[in-house]
Amino acid sequence: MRHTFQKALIDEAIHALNHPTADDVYLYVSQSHPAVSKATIYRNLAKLADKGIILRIAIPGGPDHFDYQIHKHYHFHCDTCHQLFDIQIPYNDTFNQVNPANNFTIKDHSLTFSGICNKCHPSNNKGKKK
Amino acid sequence: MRHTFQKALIDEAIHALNHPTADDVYLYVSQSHPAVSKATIYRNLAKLADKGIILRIAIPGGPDHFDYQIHKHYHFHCDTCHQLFDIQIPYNDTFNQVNPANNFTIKDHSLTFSGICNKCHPSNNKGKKK
DNA sequence: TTCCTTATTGATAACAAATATCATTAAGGA
DNA sequence: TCCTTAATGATATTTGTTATCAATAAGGAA
Repeated sequence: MRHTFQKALIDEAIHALNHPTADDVYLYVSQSHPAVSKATIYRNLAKLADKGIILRIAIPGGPDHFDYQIHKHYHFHCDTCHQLFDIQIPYNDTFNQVNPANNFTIKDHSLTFSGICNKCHPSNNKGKKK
Repeated sequence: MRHTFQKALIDEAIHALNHPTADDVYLYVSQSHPAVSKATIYRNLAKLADKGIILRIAIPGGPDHFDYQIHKHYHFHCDTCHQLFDIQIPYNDTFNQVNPANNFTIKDHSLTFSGICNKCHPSNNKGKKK
């Protein structure tokens, strides 16, 4: 894998942002370097994830997010702002050994929590509308 | 909600098929009634799911599946044939009360297992290639 | 340093899943 | 039977993502 200027920018973005989507990374990189193509963002994120350098987090019903934290952990997805946050509960390895009546070969599992995050919670709108 | 011919066909399809996607339903309905539009399939599945008559199952990195079984349960997603199967482990309601350091209001969670299903497993290709 | 191979890039097209639009059709109650 | 309006079919649009392809630039060899 060749080292390029664009890769460095993308790497910087993933570290600066909180579980960004490809579009989040694009917006971030665009601010300083508008010439970088969206295709380059998608391409590099995909390649980095394939090589295990970053983690691709597929969210049910939404765009994928990326994380420089590659150890497996769970996330909370805010239904309002669509941001992803780490959830501090231990990764359940025994899930991958679940073998019910059926003869499935379970290789992985995806567990994502959803709801309203701290910032988006109504009680946090300290007298805005009123 | 008005009763239509198309709705009946879609209902029939969801019961005949195993956790079908919208496209699966379309293919099934098309066989007997090719004039039914794909838009009608999507529209009715969405409406039925909104009303809680069927269950929409969002799979990370793939199209939504639908189920006439509306009680919450977990699924196994085959990486090869992309079919969905029920997993017979109890639904974990305590997950929805997880409240870590952060002040999230957790409303739901999504847990999906993935791997290779019975049919797609190599050991099941009984001397095909050889 | 210069050359050369080829991975990478930018622009764009293509794709897949799903929803939106809109004129036409048909439920089904009055 | 009429009439209102939800539902339909066809199509366009949107979103997220990957594929294509000519032009560019890494970075090792000479």
